[in-house]
Amino acid sequence: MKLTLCKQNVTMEGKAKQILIADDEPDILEIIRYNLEKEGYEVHTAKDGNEAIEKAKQLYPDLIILDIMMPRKNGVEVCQILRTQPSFQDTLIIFLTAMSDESSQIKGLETGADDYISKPISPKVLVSRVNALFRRVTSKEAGKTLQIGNIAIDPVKFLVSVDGNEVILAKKEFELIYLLASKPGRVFLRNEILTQVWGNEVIVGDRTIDVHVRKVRQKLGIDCITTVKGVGYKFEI
Amino acid sequence: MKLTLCKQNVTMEGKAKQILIADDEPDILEIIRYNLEKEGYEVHTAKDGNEAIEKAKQLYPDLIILDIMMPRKNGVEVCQILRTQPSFQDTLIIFLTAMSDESSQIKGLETGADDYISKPISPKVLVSRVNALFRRVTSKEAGKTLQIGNIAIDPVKFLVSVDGNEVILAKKEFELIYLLASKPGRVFLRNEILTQVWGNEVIVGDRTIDVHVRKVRQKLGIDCITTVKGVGYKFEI
DNA sequence: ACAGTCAGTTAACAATTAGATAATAATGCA
DNA sequence: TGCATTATTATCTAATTGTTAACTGACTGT
Repeated sequence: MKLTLCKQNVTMEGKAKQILIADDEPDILEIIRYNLEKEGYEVHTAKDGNEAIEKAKQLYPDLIILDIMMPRKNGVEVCQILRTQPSFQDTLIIFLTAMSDESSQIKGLETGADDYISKPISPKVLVSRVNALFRRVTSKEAGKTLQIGNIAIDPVKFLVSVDGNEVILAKKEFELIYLLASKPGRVFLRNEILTQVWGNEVIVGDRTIDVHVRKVRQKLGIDCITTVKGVGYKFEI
Repeated sequence: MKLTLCKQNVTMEGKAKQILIADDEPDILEIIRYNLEKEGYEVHTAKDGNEAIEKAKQLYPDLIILDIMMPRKNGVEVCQILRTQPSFQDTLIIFLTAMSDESSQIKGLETGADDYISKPISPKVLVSRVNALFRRVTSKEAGKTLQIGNIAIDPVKFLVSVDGNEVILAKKEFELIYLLASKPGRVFLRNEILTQVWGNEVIVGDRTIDVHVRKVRQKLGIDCITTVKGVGYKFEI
């Protein structure tokens, strides 16, 4: 069997960031899509609140742009629901709104949005805000060497070292350990690992993750990946 | 080849909310069902007051919509009866009524309903009210770490610690203690525990809960789960 | 005091889940 | 092109987890 569309979309390097846009107006959706794709982002869309939630859980995008006024759960609701789940605690969220009044803006940010764009949308503003948001996060998060205990993970040099000894990992192996180590202690569901490391179109068998975990454990020599049976894996020293 | 995309019906994660609707008019029942299912909720129905109570005790839904005028116990009665039980203290209840007069509304809210919708029903109003109600609750619930006395339960790290000492629990064990600890002091009926932790389709024997409770007690070392004979269990330090 | 109910205990078993390993496929590179 | 590396799958096995059954003791109400 063979349906490997094998497409890369890993968050770590300069690979295309995934953006999910939810709005009920197809025109707006298309304007945004066009402008963001032109910027090199990978864009997905949803036309209402529920679809947004569904797709978010499927894709684990880097950024979600939510229209406030939508059928089947409005933007604020979607944001609140997603934020209750650990997996979306750090996902960037931008609200899109026709109401430019102060009060709704405040409410939006209280709900846990990272930014706010009011309609009518200027493509320029949109793009620069999105870029700014990524810059803000990327600058402190990505590219930076993770140092947990005696393990250092350097995504720039693509290198992992344990007690100063460099270990060479294959790409998938590296991406796996990088993901887990990015939030030490936090359990990543198998599902989540799949979409983050393998991408959302790729379908791989059940044992694939295990094999990679095994290889990482083997190569690193130390036991830093803990299995949580029936749930997932976590990085822990 | 097998592609079991690990199903996660873990209570902590986003599971479809269960709604029970009770009305004697099949048409109304269907209109509501249609609109709420479209919203992504899981809908169950009852055609009179007694059936409503019966199903409520079976399902422990997140929200119950009660018509006021029903055969075999009207909505207000059903609400009152349910509210006397701890298990339904926090269940959301909405009344449905043809009488739009003030007095009956006040009586309804006094009985402990959370909201009120008057017939004829506008699907839009219905849906937005329901969403609003859930928004109110969901936002404060969140998958956050529970801290009760010297016990910490962290669903993100899937970890329970007693006096700082980490204890490793299996999935079901964790879900059990998480449920009980989510409302310390409140008694959970065996039935309730079953539907919340095991799901409402699953049928397991009588002793299953006991065994899990025992294991949790054993692993935690301290006695924080109190048995209420003939009723259920509660978390208590 | 006695049946009856109910939960605690334990061990056995069944089912699920991940680890190990080897084989095969895909990919990248010289 | 051919070789080496990496990724995925297929099996088999080991371990853990979940469930059941059978027995025991405690409490309840008559």
